[in-house]
Amino acid sequence: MNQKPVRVRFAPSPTGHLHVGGARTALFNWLYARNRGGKFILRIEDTDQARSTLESEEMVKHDLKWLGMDWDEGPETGGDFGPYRQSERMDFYKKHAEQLLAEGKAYRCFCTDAELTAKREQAEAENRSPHYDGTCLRLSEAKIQEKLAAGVPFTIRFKVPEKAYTLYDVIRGKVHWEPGTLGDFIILRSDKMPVYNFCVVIDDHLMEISHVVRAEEHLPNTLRQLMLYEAFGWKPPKFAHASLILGQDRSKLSKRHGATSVGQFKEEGYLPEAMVNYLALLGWNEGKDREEYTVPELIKAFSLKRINNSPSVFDLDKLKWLNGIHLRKLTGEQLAEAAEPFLIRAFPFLKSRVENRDVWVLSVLKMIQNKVVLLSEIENWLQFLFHYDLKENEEMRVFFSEEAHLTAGRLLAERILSVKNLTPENFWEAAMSIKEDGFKGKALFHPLRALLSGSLSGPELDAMVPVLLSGTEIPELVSIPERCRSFIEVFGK
RNA sequence: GGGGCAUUCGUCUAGGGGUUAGGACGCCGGCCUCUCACGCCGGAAACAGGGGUUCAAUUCCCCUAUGCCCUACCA
Repeated sequence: MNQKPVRVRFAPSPTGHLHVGGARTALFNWLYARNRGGKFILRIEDTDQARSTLESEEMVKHDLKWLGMDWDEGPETGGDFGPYRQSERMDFYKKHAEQLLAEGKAYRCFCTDAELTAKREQAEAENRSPHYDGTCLRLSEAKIQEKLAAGVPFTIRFKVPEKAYTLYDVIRGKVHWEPGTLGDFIILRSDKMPVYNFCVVIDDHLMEISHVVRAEEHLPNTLRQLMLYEAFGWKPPKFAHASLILGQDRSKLSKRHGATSVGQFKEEGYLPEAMVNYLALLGWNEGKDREEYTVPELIKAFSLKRINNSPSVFDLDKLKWLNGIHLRKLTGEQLAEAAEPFLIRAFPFLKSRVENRDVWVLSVLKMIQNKVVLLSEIENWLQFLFHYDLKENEEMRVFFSEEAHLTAGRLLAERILSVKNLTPENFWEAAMSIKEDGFKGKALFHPLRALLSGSLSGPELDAMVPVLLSGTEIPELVSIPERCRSFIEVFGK
């Protein structure tokens, strides 16, 4: 069988940031294109002039790139089927609307907004379907010419055929509609701007889109589109409707559910590879007990048929878990790159060291790599390196109020201070010497940890000591001797 | 109101006429351990309800319930 080349598209309306729902739709399309060696096309659906902005388009593109998706055709990128912004394709829509008008498959409607609203409300009050009543379909040619001459604004309505339609959706199987489920709908607004359900058909056909992969909210719209394809005598693409992403309350995910834009997740320190992994798993699975995927692994494993058809709740806990998984897999260099903006924001004085991938910075990151879940947590984990204030520290006050802890702390501070040039070797020698005073195990290590970091929890001492000792050329770093002196000052006698 | 889609642990899901209904997140317990994590081991936890069909339904069909989406001169 001669397979048509796979051409899929992501068609966002540029009215804000890229939403996780949109990101997942884009991802499914992109993964499919890459899996099948097809083309991924970015098309901007900006026919809603009131809400669309170029800034939004840029944000969407930026977020797509951050997630690692690239497109083969699109605005700026170009391609053989452009332009790729609907606002630049008006001639196509106008021409095709006129064609339908000429063929008697559409008609002018002179009804005003107010009239339509009144009709709809009355229909609803009488428990009838609020479909357009066809008033203007019955207008005589003379009447039409009269209104045209008088300059009465009009829309163009599609005359819906009285027949049943069946869609064979790749994901949901057979979807059937009986005649009469739809009223004549508008394809061209009175300001001559086309409407979504119309442009999407024209564009998908002209751009030779092979598969329309989108969210379930468009499933009912597909009926209109099927009618339009038929009216033009075009073969429709294959459709695949993935179900919606829901919030914790099981309604469609939106801003009121908290962070929902891709940009917010980036800000909070999520990794793009974790986002992609999580999003792919939300509504798709390979049919294996497997959760962890890299992007190439996803491309290899992906198929439309294994997208499932029931809605899924966005689970932040699982996303976080995956973020930790991907974070721990990073090499030192990769971790430094991902952490860079977070590190610089928290500790501006480290800027050049971070940018130059300084060995000390790398060792600091290595020290906390398996403790961090979100990059934004790095700040808290490293705070202790540059701050050491026992006076204000309730936790330390309580800890050292215990006699044994206090004694150990004092001894440790004194022994460590007595060493001239501290190295990891003589540091440990000095610290361990208090074993002779009867301290060992927890009784030794807890006071030591408290003395060194000013906290009862943190990185392993084995990792912390070399970091504290090797960073001495950084003025902001509180050195071990300074820590010991402060300790004696506060808890000394 | 009409139409469409959906319903397996709290959540993401596997499975699909005969299974101890599997995995993952989260939760609980344990191990490791100087702490917190990581890692490892173990535990509690699900087929919405009712009718059919069948020797046998969680799985197929119908109904009900529930949820979501669409029903715009939004996309």
